[in-house]
Amino acid sequence: MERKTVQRQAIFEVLKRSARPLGIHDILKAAQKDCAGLGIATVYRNLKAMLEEDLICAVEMPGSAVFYELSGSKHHHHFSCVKCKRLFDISGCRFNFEKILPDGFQLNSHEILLSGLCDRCA
Amino acid sequence: MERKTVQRQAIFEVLKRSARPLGIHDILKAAQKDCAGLGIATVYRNLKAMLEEDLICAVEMPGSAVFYELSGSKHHHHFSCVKCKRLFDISGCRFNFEKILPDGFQLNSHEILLSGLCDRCA
DNA sequence: GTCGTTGCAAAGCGTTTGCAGCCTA
DNA sequence: TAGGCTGCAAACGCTTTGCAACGAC
Repeated sequence: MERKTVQRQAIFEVLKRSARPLGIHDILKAAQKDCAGLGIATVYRNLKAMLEEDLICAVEMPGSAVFYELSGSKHHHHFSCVKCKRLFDISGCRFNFEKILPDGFQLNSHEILLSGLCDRCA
Repeated sequence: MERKTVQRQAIFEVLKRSARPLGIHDILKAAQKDCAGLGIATVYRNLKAMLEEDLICAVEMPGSAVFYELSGSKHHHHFSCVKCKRLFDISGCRFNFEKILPDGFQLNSHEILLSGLCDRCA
């Protein structure tokens, strides 16, 4: 993406303002407030471009849609509320996963997906 | 599912014989050896039914298809090879995730997704 | 014989793509 | 003004569903 467009800025601002990772439809709806007529295809295209530029990252929870959040914050994991379906960032990760790997396996990355009830739903 | 059909048995046997979780197309191809003419819709219907009966469980890796494996084996996690795309079971999990949870959050379950290179690809 | 299950084809749904027109630089 | 970006609609791929025929019990 080479040009700065109102659509691209609106989408980026939505993610920047959010404390939590957001799904595509949340992003579309929120960005349309700043940019009426914004189409879903444009959201997909811009998210894909931002992913490739490492401006954002995608979080996938089993059985649910993909969520997006700004990258740049330090290493963290995610918690999915089974009731309200929202996703939360969880910081802190001092686990040594190497020790459970079979011989010969090489670990590049890991993701911890926690689920249960958030403070509001518990 | 009330009746024992050759299709259902073929699908179950494929999962039973496999050391690793399998994707839909792996399952279809393997089960067709025992059951020619088996259709993909039947595989989907049977996997769904087996999931509801807790005979099998589904494993979802970010950015890839859903994998299936027999349930019943003890608690374990998964490793995805970025090169050959196969999924491996990893046993052992002595981590205390409660300690990184924010106040008021209730943990029901967790999943650890590891990725990197398997022994054959490393 | 009953009716649960199957295979096919069509439908459904989320995501991607082709294209003409728009708008940034 | 050039050509990257957008919005629309069509295409796409994966999964689900409707239905007539099949076959387990």
